Amino acid sequence: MTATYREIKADLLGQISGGRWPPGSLLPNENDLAQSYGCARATVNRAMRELAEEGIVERKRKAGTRVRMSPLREARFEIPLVRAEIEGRGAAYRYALVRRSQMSAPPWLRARLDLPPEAPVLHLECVHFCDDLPYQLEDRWINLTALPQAAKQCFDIQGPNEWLVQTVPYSDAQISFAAVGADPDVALQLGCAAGDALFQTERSTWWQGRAITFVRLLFQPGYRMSARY
Amino acid sequence: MTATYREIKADLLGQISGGRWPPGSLLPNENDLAQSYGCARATVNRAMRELAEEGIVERKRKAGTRVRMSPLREARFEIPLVRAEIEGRGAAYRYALVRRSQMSAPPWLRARLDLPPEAPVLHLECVHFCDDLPYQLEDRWINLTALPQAAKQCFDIQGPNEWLVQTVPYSDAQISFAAVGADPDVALQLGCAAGDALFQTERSTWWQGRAITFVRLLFQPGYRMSARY
DNA sequence: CAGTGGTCTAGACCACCAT
DNA sequence: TGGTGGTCTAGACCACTGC
Repeated sequence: MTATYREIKADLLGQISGGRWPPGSLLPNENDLAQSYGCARATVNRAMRELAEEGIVERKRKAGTRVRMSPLREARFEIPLVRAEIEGRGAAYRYALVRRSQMSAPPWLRARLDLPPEAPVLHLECVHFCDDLPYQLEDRWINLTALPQAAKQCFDIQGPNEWLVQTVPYSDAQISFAAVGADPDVALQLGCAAGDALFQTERSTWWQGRAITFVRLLFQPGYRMSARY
Repeated sequence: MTATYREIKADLLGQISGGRWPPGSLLPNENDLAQSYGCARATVNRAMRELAEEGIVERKRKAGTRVRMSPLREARFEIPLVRAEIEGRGAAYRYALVRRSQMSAPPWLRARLDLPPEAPVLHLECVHFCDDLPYQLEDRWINLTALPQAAKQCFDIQGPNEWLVQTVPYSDAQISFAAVGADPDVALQLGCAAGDALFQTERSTWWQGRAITFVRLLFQPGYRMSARY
């Protein structure tokens, strides 16, 4: 007869999706639910807190717990390392550095990363191969003021992505996805036709309030990113 | 000196990103941490559980809590209703139904949704406008065996998305993003050039183990989807 | 087997905020 | 201002799993 928080959560979710509490309606309070499930209030609290984190219900002190009107649901995507993504499929991974240069940050990058004028940055262009076919282009910019060690790194063998992960393990990031047409230079490097639709992700990374790096990734035509939610 | 779980979580995260516990290393166990923070074990447990949910650490019974080697991090994207997305920007939203037909599910759809042969489906093609410019094309397929009510719905005024949200509020879904080139028909409807790179999302939705609907959304050129993580 | 995290309890105090 | 959720406690038992 002991109800676990998982059981309570599943039961509540079943009753919500079954229509017992329609969107916008009020659920009983924690004390009443605890009594009817025959458990402690903390157990009900955990079940309802998780439903709230998942966007199913909305909780307010004094106002109680309501089923959300518009299902503000979110999808979660894993952001894998390219190497892991490719090797995880049983394919061979290869990495190549195409160009490397050090310069002052161009204006568009200064705006993105909130850098001062003349900020020194390292620019890297890399290709990641899957079974010897170009899979992903990496256009990487590293803020040398925040990460001066990067200037000494050669990046011939290890890609900047993996190096950064080791060096600055846990940081904040902003990411965006878009579709772009392949320009002739990109098409040549990816082995596709100019104008092909490519999946692009851009990511800015910050650590302790300072911009670390910006990267633009272009995937081979046909790439998909998927998730359950 | 009462430490809250938020403070403990922030402190642990700070020490991890500061390098005190490098990737792969073992954190103290819950009892020791509780003692050093001067709080109950449940408080430490919640802090570390949330760090685990966020992909920062990895926990195993008996083995303890370790900082993750590869930062298996995930991005969260909100999946808004088109109407909310457009009106949220202060633009005018308009919806139009372009085509509506009832038929047996074509083979590719049967495969996607695991439908039996001859399964009746409703096919809807819609356009969502933002300030009278085409913003999103919706190519919607509804399984009439699971949702016979849909056959009686006219969908002239209310789009299928909003109707479905009201009718089947909480369901499982699989979603994927890709970049595709606009074919001539799509280009005409979106008011762009044929071949333009378009952001596409596809979603299959299930409820209680049965396929409900499949939808393919095409966005106007230049659309971006973004998130923090 | 023994150590670790996973969960539950019964009670308490508090912050918030709709009425 | 009273009802609601948010959090913490001290203790307990259990499940898993590396040794």
